[in-house]
Amino acid sequence: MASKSSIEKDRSIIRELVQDPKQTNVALAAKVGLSEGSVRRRMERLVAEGQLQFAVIPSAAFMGRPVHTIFEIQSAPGATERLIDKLAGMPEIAYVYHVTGQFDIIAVGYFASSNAMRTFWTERLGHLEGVMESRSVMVLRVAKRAHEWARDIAATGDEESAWGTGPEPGVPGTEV
Amino acid sequence: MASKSSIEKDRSIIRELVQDPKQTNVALAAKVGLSEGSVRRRMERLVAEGQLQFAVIPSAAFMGRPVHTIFEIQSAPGATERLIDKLAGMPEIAYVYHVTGQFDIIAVGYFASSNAMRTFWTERLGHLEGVMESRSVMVLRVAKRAHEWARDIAATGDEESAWGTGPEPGVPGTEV
DNA sequence: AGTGAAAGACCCTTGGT
DNA sequence: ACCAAGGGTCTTTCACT
Repeated sequence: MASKSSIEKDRSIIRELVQDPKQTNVALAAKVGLSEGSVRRRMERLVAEGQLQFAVIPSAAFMGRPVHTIFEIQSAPGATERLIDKLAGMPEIAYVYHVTGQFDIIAVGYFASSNAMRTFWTERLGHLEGVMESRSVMVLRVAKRAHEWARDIAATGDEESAWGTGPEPGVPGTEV
Repeated sequence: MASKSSIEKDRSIIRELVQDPKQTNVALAAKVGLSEGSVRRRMERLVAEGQLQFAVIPSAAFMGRPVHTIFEIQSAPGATERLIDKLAGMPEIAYVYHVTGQFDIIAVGYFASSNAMRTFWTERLGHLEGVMESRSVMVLRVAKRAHEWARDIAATGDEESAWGTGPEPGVPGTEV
């Protein structure tokens, strides 16, 4: 195989790291075929650029917030950005998406109890400036999360043809 | 202050780790007031139990998947579980939520192009057994993510009162 | 059970060349 | 890229509560 491009080196570092975030730089360097110093400098750059983040994911239930809810929100025209930033600043809210469609915002929250969720929804979310309508749905189960998905990327990442790097990818042949 | 309960020791370890996932065990031990050995034993247990996960979060765009879409899916009665598991097995899909309400499933996906998204939606998702109706919304911006939210937990975690009145969950169960 | 403490081997990180 | 020094990890062991 021809030597990897710089971005492909970065990506293989990320792919290996996703498989085992706690592995040492030397182990990583051996796997991707670079020196330890190169790997370290690339990692530092990727983290600085925000392409890569190290994180610890706690169980929300273990941290005392077992109630998991998704809110769909219609915002008043012109109020969406400020509303999104307000939601993002709330410690009950884990995700805030700005989306197209009937609703403008989808937000995901964790609460200590269903009563705490109700209080948040009726007394805090409902009173935020710019909220026109909101719906809540309870999350019953989470079957997959982003950091688990990252391992899929690692597994399928080398077969670029399956995904297409370009604008016109072929039909993905992945089967369950 | 009285000595912490065992679960509070676990939680303070998690809170510190969330602030800096790459800190050393000795630094962590100093912060939470335990020995290095204790901290490591607790961390190993928490990871084994699934209460804590170390992860690397790559930028989806950097990995070649800049198109971010949320699907809402109505499933045929009795087909939901199998459908969720199928979706969770697909490498395009990062999140799968089983939820209450009009739609049964909310899934989040990343794609190499809007055309790849269209192909997935019309040719793969639409043909899955049990899918009755589906909507897609494009994600324009993500203002907050779960691992960023985890830092809120760390900041507010000690003041339980700030979170309201819910019954303090004793044993958080084994599910992740 | 769980913790603190200590010693030693090993390896990694770090900073300098 | 190489190297050396300092430091962290991990294991084992033991006494303590």
